[in-house]
Amino acid sequence: MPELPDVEIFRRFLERHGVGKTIDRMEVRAPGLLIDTTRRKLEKRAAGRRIAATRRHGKNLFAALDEGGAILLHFGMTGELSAWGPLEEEPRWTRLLFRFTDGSRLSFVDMRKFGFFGFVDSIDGYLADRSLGPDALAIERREWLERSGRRRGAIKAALLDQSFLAGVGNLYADEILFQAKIHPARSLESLTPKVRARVFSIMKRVLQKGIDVEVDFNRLPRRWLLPNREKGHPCPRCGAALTVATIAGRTTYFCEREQR
DNA sequence: CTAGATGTTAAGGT
DNA sequence: CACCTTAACATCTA
Repeated sequence: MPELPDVEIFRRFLERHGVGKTIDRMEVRAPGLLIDTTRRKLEKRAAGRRIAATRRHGKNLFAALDEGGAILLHFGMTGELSAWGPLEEEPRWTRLLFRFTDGSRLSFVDMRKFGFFGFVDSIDGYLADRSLGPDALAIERREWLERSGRRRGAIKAALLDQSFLAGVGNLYADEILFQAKIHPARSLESLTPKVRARVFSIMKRVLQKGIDVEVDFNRLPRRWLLPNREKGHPCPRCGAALTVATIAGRTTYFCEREQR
């Protein structure tokens, strides 16, 4: 699930189920998922602290603590958040557990264990250390034009490169390029600034819509690619069979007739 | 039983 | 350096 829109939904969930609450203690269930942090450090720095705010950058979610520092959550391929109470059963695949002083709990659930988490002293420091690019929803047109004008290679590879732009994943990259009518392997340097500006607007609209429908693809317009992203499906615009290929190392759906 | 899955990253190559 | 491809990670489902 987790691309930018999913993580934004998780952020809102954390806002509702975590912000304002005090962490009684933290339980690291899968130490292998810790990043730049020992289990001791995370459990110690979080205990007794209140979650003061949330922040998302690309696919990274942060729970900022009242006395400084933040808990970082990255959802990998199958991560999600789940809130539950003392009378309920703990969600399967809980890898990190927040126990709040009011008895409520929040699970970081990740079946495949491709996600990771940790304690960071500074959110901006973390983003810089990982050399993450600007957030895809926050980036301004001018900066997009600058960056995309400097970058070479396949446009899909660029959209997926988190150091170029943070937040777009495989599914949304396909949707953006489908709507922009650009072949995913098309090189960025072959696109005029005008075309790149169109990609910018489409990208914003697609990501925002994903958030608006809470990532339920059935609520997206039927003419979009995402609800039709299945083998053998016809292109929702022209009816030609969709092509499935590996581009930029990832399974890619596109319409050869419409995307050039 | 096998292949493939929304992400990231190391390794090796051009 | 900037870019490319491939494989690996862990686990489940079609």
